[in-house]
Amino acid sequence: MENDNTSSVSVDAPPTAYHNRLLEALPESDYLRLLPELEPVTFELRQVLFEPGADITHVYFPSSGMASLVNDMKDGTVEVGTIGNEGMVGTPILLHASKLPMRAFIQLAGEGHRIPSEPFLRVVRDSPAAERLFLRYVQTQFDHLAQWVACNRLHTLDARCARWLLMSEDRAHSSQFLLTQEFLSYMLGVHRPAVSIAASALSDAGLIRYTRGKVTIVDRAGLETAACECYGITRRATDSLFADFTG
Amino acid sequence: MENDNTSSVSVDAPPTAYHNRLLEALPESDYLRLLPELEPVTFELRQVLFEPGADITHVYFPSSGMASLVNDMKDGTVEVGTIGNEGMVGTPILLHASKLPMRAFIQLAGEGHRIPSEPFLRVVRDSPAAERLFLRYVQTQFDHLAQWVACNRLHTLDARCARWLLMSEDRAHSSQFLLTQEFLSYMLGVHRPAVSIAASALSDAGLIRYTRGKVTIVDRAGLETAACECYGITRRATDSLFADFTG
DNA sequence: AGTTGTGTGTACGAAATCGTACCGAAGTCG
DNA sequence: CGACTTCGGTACGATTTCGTACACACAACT
Repeated sequence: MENDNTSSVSVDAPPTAYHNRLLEALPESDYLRLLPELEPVTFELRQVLFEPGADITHVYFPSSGMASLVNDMKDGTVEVGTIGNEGMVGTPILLHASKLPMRAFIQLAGEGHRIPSEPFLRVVRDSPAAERLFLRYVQTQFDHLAQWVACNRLHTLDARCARWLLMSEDRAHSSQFLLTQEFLSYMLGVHRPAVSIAASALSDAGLIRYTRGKVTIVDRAGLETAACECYGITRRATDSLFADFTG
Repeated sequence: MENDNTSSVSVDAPPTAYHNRLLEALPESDYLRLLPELEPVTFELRQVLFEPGADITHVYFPSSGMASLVNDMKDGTVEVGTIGNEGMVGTPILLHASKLPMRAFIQLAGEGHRIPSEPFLRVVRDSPAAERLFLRYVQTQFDHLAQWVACNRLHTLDARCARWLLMSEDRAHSSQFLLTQEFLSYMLGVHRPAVSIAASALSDAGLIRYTRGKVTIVDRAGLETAACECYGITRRATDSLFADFTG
């Protein structure tokens, strides 16, 4: 498990110049205040940002890659949130909670920035515009979560699997990314063989290719058709968040 | 079968003097500012507070009874949140969103208060203590939602059914309340006959009685054992929220 | 008393997923 | 090169839930 097998499997290098959309949407004055505190970080595959119940010492703003929030329970682990360059890790501090109740870790390697919680909160509390932006983001996360609740109840594994791959593609900024089926099975809250079958179906349909931890999206439009409505709903919600904060 | 009912369809009248715990936890000065704006309301069974996408003109604080937030999707309806006297309906306005993306309606009749959004927000924005309380409540709701996501994926219908009945009992302040199995099936996101089977199992085990829309919790401890861990987790989270705001 | 509507129990084949086991293919390392 | 590890495909009986249909119980109303 400690073996870093990423070295020899070639994948398109993540494009360099991606920005975090939340930071981008900030008023320039607020961004300038945060700038000196922002520390560049790289996100390694499977790196843990927070254990469940950990103090939120920093908040993280990915520019590329993807973090997952997962709920560890007695009978399994289920993903409850994904964060890419459209979001941040550590939202509870915006709501005056100092701890993250879930595990946060990196699903797709990438890079970004982090900032200690105190200076971050200082800027947020001083700037109504910044606070507004971040709280609206929290509401978006809330809506996504509500979507997941229904999705996990109503939709088939195939559809949820397609949805997850689409979300990953968006955040990877690439049609090719690294992801073992075993990990995917944790995220979807099902057993590994079930993912294998679902992935085979998508592969047979010519929508993806899947080889030893390397996923390639072949037919994105087809995959969107195979996915449940939840993908479109959450995607549009995120886009409209940023539309509201442009200009 | 068992015709030992105490009377006909009469259910214990909801006790009168229950308060909303959020309002109770407010600093007195804030409560006094809200007081003149608080309008007493009664919640009728199945009354709709908000349609999906509706403007949040008022926020609601139940003193008794229970409201549900549900997500209507193409292939069914699933409950994504429950609000009793420990909470409020209309949290998105705290996060600068003016609309509620879900349907909110009354599951258990009761009463409470409402207040127009503007004066409510004015008090919240003026009082850091009030804002802190309400935002912490939003975080609690967020955590509950994350729990539901995993619960819907991992736990059996029997366990989820038991959990739901326990949550309802808490909010009904009574071991007896009105609830048809058909409604319960919507809430749990399953078909009605499945609820019938699950309810029979709980009934056969001597944990509840269920007659024509009238549920009676017979063995609360046993029901807690039958329920998944999610009940205890969310229950404790709510209690600790209020523990933090006492004194 | 009969009718109607609502709420509930039950049945049963179909589908999805579980739980587990085993095998093969690809890459890693000694 | 050969042993080992990781990853993925497949199989199959067990279990859960679906989807649908039907019958019964109770209450309200004619």
